[in-house]
Amino acid sequence: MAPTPDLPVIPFPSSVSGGAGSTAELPVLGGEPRERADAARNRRRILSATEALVARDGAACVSMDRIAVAAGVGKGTLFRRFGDRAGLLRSLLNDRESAFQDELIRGAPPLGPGAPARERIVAFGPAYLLQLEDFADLITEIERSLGTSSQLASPVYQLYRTHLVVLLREVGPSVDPDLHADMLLAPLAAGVVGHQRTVLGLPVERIAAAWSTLAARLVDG
Amino acid sequence: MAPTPDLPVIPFPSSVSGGAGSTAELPVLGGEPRERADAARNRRRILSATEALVARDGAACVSMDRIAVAAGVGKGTLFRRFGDRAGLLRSLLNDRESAFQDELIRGAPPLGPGAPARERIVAFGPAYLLQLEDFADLITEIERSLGTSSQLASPVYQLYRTHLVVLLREVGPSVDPDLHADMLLAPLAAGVVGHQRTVLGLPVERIAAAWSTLAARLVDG
DNA sequence: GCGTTAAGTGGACTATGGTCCGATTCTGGG
DNA sequence: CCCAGAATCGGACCATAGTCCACTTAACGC
Repeated sequence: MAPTPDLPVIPFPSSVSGGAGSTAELPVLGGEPRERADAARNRRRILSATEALVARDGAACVSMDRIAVAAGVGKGTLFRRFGDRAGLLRSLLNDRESAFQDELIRGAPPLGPGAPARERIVAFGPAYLLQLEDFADLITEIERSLGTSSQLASPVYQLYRTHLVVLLREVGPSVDPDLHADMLLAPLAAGVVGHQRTVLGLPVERIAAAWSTLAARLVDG
Repeated sequence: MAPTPDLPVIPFPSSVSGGAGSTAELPVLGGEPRERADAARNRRRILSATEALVARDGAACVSMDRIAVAAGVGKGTLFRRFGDRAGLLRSLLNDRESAFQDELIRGAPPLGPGAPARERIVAFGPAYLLQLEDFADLITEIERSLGTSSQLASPVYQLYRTHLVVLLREVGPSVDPDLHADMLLAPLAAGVVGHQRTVLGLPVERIAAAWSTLAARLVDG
């Protein structure tokens, strides 16, 4: 980590794609080089092995070596495909994540467009927390293995951040969208929420309520 | 991390104690077993080696092995003394940290007692950020190597948290002190602030102002 | 079919934090 | 001064994430 980080290149968009055994995975688009058959096969193997191990032992206990062995591939293949541990784990919840992001952008009010910015902001936290609940284990582990700085730079974080920045801009000049977006997002980190739920024993509804209060008061000035 | 964490026992309170060459380190108190001479000598060696390496290469690049070699002790000694990497790094800023904590508890208003709770809360963020600035590198690294969950459980975090919880209780029933304390603390994490400063290029004054706005609006409800 | 080529592969290798335990050294008492 | 016991030491050892590159193999034009 001392020398240049140099994010590894991920040649294919590791889509998780349910598992319905259709042989034709992707329609051939434009100039994109097709994924080789053995690569696709290995990707499927890796994903299902990872899924099984995570389900059995919990995300925190699953090492890359164990996944490689279980999937019957070399360790190098894991990293070539998914970049790093966080990437591999994330590909397990791509579907769910995209669905939530769609809700934000195209869904019904108060989360989606149609509601005033204030309402959309206030609704964001609870919705995010709800989504977090199902995959808390996995998301906590992803955040842990990424570390704060890479986490904040990740496309996923940026998407949520941009969403809030845009909405905050609409509520007027009394907020600092760039900073307040981060400040509203920070307490939603899986590690923080996990601590509140597990150690302090607080129910997710109460966390959601407290977050909404904070957000509402910020935007109501 | 999978099996029981089992925090290692740290037999002596690794006090950093400036370096004024007084031979009598600690007055012999009560029934406490005295620290052995070789142990004290090694502790001093380790701390100054760590300090030098951190100053030269930055906290992120300093590995435990390198410190052990530079200090002329075995790696085991490092861990016995300081528990883990985070503990060793933290002992480098014990003095500064205690000074700030004193300010909170016994200092002048608006940070210390004497000012109304609202003012003390609003003043907390900017003061913390100021303190963070001097040791951003070190604190970022401590947080990174601890991981969110251990970070939230650490005595240092708990102290700040309790401080805010107490003050939030005073502002009335419209806040949820246990949760809002965490929510105000989360955006002050060194990783978050570092990202805002480095990547987004925002000045610390603006971050402080945004935090104070958020806090003020929360308590003014 | 067949050769060319680039994508893909796997496992040895490195760096790192952290653990363990036999060997060593300090300390207090005789 | 010397001894016994306990605190301390140190470096071999482990698991882990991530890198590297010589070798393999699928794809595609002929």
